[in-house]
Amino acid sequence: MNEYRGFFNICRRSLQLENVLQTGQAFRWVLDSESGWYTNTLKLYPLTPEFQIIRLKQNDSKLEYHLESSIKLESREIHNWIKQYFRMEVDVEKLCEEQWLPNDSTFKGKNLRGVRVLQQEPWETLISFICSSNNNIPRISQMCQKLSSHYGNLLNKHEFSNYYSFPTSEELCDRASVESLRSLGFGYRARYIIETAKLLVQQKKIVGIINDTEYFQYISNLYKNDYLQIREHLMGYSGVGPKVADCVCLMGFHMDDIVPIDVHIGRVAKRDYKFVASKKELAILRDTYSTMKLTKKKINYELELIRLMFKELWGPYAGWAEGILFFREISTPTTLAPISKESKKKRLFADTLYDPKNALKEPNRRQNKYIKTEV
DNA sequence: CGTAGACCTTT
DNA sequence: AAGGTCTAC
Repeated sequence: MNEYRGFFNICRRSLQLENVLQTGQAFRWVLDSESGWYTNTLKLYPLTPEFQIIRLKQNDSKLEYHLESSIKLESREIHNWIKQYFRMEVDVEKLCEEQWLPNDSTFKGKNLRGVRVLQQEPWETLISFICSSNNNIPRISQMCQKLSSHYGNLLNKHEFSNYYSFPTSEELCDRASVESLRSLGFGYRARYIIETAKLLVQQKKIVGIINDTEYFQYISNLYKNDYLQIREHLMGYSGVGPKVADCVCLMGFHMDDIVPIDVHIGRVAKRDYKFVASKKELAILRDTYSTMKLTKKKINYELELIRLMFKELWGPYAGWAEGILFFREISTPTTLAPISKESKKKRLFADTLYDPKNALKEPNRRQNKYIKTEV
């Protein structure tokens, strides 16, 4: 075993571990409340295709990490890998001030709570969010944990606790079945997981790729990082609708402008932003998606318009803005607040002003106005 | 094409 | 009721 330690100078305003690791983005981080260390196993791709045991702990001024690796790695590479996992190059406070606040008073005087969007491995992200449908965070976490402990590989045998990798699509096909997953409490998602794993194994074989991460990288390149086509591809997997596909696009393909629309954010749109779908907007969208088989079949046009409204409003890092709003929505439940309570906000877009085709234009994902120069 | 229900399990 | 998806009208 090789051990690596290091740290980042970073304050809680920029990153709050509990608000990033335990709020429904990643599902396998485990906190030891005694010591304050979070532990998980991650694939440090492209440094290594194997999972490594990683621990994190923060205080008011720094983030410490500890890596237990089966192979030799470069300290500098590990450091940079963690940096990209947390997307540390993105300056959220600056984004809020310059990009969100001028267009949306919702962000006025609000604590961003150190919420960030993680850059995660696409395959695990896909399976995790297939598990998320009509489900709650504690059970999703439990299910992801079970996938690892029952179908992953044991990483070290000498420690007190056992740590397992997240199973590859092949491992899932070889070791799991609909019946075994059901008996572990996956419910109707058991079938989705098996079908998705089988399809991926098949697809990888066709293009001669063995690694799940590399396959999704290949798909991303194939479609030149085009969101609509990648989402269409993702919705080809069983149990993957627009919400799950968008989560994979945002966190697995780091498409920062994508806003996954769930019940919470849908409620926020109607209640706080007075969203109403117009016939014209709906017609334009239907036309736009008319040639996309799965998108046409699975999309909910009203929710899609909500997604586009937020993308227009919040810009290239709209997905990050959503993450922060979502966190606030679930942490201080206003679910019971009367919907009749009128917000001062006016409807954002008049029918004549808002053309969803504008929002459909792909942003320049390379723009770096909000990129910090050095951490 | 949009809408209602079912779908597993746990809180 | 939970951060949906699928199927049948």
